[in-house]
Amino acid sequence: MTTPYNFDHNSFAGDLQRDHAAIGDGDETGVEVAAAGRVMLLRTQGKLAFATMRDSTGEIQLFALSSITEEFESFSKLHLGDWVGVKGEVVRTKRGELSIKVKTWETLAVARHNFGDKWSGISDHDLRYRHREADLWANPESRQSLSRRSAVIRSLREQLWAQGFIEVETPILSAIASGAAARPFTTHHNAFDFDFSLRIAPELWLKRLVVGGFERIFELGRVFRNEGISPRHNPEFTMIELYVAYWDVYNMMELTEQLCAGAAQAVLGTTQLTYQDREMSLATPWARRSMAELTSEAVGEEVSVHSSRERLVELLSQRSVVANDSWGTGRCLAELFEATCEDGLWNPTFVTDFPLEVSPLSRQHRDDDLLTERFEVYCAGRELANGFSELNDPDDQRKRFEDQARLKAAGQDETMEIDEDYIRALEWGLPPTAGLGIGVDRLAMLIADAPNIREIIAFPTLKPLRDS
RNA sequence: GCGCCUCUAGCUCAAUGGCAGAGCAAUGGACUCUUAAUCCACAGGUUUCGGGUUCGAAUCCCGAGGGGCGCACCA
Repeated sequence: MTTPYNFDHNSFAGDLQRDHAAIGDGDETGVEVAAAGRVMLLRTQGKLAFATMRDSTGEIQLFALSSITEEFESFSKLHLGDWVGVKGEVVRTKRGELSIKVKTWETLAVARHNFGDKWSGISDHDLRYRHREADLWANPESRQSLSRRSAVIRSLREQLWAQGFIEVETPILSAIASGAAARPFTTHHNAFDFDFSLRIAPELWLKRLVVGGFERIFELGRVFRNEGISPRHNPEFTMIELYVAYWDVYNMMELTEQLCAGAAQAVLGTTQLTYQDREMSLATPWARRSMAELTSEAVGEEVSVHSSRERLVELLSQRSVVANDSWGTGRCLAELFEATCEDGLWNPTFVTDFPLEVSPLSRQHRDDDLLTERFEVYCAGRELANGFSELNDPDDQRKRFEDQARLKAAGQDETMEIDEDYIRALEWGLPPTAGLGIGVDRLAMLIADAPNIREIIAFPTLKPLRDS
């Protein structure tokens, strides 16, 4: 069967519904339109047929009559899921449904498979993710989730553009995977006969652009981490990182909450959300609590990076966390925080004053040698964002990398490698700078009320099917 | 990677060791205002796969595969 190469189309379902909302039952408008979409429901009635057609903007009924519609017999034998282009007059039926009274029509493509149960859609997760194209037609909430993701990304870009940021792109193929503590994927470049890593963060490249004179930059893109998959983790995920010259972490906290609240406002029209049946407020300002303060409250005694290591190790072991010999008080405090506080933080909270030991790219805190000017945002029990005053002293940065190398030697897997190119870049002078990274998928999850990260990724990473 | 749960018709689901079923979709038909149309008829199965126990297995056991959740890793 030969189908057309194009269809001369001038109307969308959503626009027609809006423009002709006022006409009465049984009225005819005299307006001739051409529209296209998929047949989602079909009700034949002898010499009449009613089809519900859906396009990207909504649904409209097609009203076919044997006395008016060409090829009426074929029309009444359309399959659910077939794409059609129709031309006819906009009318409202006697029973009150806005319709296109079809004069001519053509099949644009046929559907060999159906789109699931008319009531229930498709609920099998495997089928939904492996054949998202079917899921999107069967389940309106899937379309809404991906639309909201798109709207979140649009809002982030527009807010940053409005504040003078420019968008840049940096390499995904990296000789050294750095900028975060995570295991990379590797791939082989044939001409160089070299194994590249896929980036785990764009951080170091972006700061080199600040050294190069770009004062407000951001990158929105995919990063790759060779780690476990969970309802909150996909091996490739989308991060937005941004850097502002002359700012410190406190300036950046304000921008962080503005961006996220702004995205919610733009997409939902409010910063008061319901996430998984529970109220959540993204309204600014967000709570700011130091890691030591939150952890002290949780364990019922004063703890900090200045506590005795013995005591921190003891508190950890009470919570079934076995401290590695290589952990100092900073790592111990961070672990204790994760064990006691992380899950309980529901509304977005800036957790500030991260230990220097776990923050190899952050600038030392101006009031405490063992801390950095770094925060992470926790929300719904998960990390949402990470930001800090950037470490811009090349000598200090070298020392931090060397500390990381020592930890690696002591058996810690997820540590950063020494990046000589980056240290050399810092030697040209990085101004005081603040940086931020936001997990875009996780922000989209909140705004789309998605329980699983796979819901807001069009094609999440799936296990390839193998013969059993 | 580990643990628990799960997998039945194209889709959504029944069948609680005793004949494998329904609704929708599909197929054939009736019907000039339907709305998940309705009505009649027809068809659809290696119960994910491979073993085992049993007179008898969708059901119980073992193994494999896919998925969900939790843990670990991490954002």
